[in-house]
Amino acid sequence: MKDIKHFLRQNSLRPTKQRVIIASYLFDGVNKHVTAETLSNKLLKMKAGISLATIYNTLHDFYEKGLLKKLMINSDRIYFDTNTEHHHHFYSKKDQKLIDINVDMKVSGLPKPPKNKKINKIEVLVHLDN
Amino acid sequence: MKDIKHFLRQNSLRPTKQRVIIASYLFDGVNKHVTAETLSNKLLKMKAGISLATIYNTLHDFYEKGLLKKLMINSDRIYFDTNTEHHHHFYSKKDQKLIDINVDMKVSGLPKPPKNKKINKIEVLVHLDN
DNA sequence: CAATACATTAGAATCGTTCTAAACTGATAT
DNA sequence: ATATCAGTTTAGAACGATTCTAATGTATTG
Ligand SMILES: [Mn+2]
Ligand SMILES: [Mn+2]
Ligand SMILES: [Zn+2]
Ligand SMILES: [Zn+2]
Repeated sequence: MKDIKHFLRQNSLRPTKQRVIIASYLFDGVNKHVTAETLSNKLLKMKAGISLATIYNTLHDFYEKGLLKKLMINSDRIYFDTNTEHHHHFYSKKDQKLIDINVDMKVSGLPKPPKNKKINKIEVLVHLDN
Repeated sequence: MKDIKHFLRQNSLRPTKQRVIIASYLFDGVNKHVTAETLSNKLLKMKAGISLATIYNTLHDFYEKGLLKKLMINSDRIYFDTNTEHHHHFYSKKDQKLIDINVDMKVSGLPKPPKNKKINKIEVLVHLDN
């Protein structure tokens, strides 16, 4: 509890009740992929009713501070990833679930980017069938 | 015109006026990435006012027949790709533009998929900076 | 304990997409 | 051809994820 408040302060975020609850869930040491909806459901199960507006605000605040990564994989929801290292994913459309690929992968045969463009990052998404 | 009607019939699609217009634009030999909105704008410029509902219906009908690929890259719009071969993309968030990568690329070091799951396809997305 | 800047919230607004239901049209049979 | 009917188009409503608004609440600092 003390460490989470300290952690939030270190990231220029006021340790409000809601932020402490959300941060202690998200940053408990186990990497997670959440959407606003899955996070809201999880918080409800923990008897912590936090408004959707606050959930969206908090996810974006954490993202702006670099504590979360945003994943645009799906056209109808934004995933937030507590693993901020560069990594890749398995994705099961059926389960709407992401699984980290933490091993080093190499992409070979990449062509040059178009004129005046620089490569920012390479993302590999491995779609699963079932 | 005759070939497009024939092409639509071959794909069990009635060659209506709107479908002929949309198909002759999409399948003119030059691969394209369109959204409902960019397609609508293009059709307006061609003096072909087709309702958004029909544009959505038609894109999905073509998709169901395997004439288009759906790309879920961005959380706020669905891209349809006239290149139905397996391939990868450069993506410029700034321009909201996709560019095909048609050369053979290889991904090495891929771990095994989770138990009971099979790999469907591997998608490489190369994000561009500017 | 003020004072104040920042945060939370319910509900409205937004926007891409999907749905509805009525009008229309291409294909087929007579 | 004309009638028939299933399939298609359309305007507008509905939907759902996300963002905005503006009123209320709270953490921080003096
Ligand atoms: Mn989706
Ligand atoms: Mn987007
Ligand atoms: Zn991840
Ligand atoms: Zn493509």
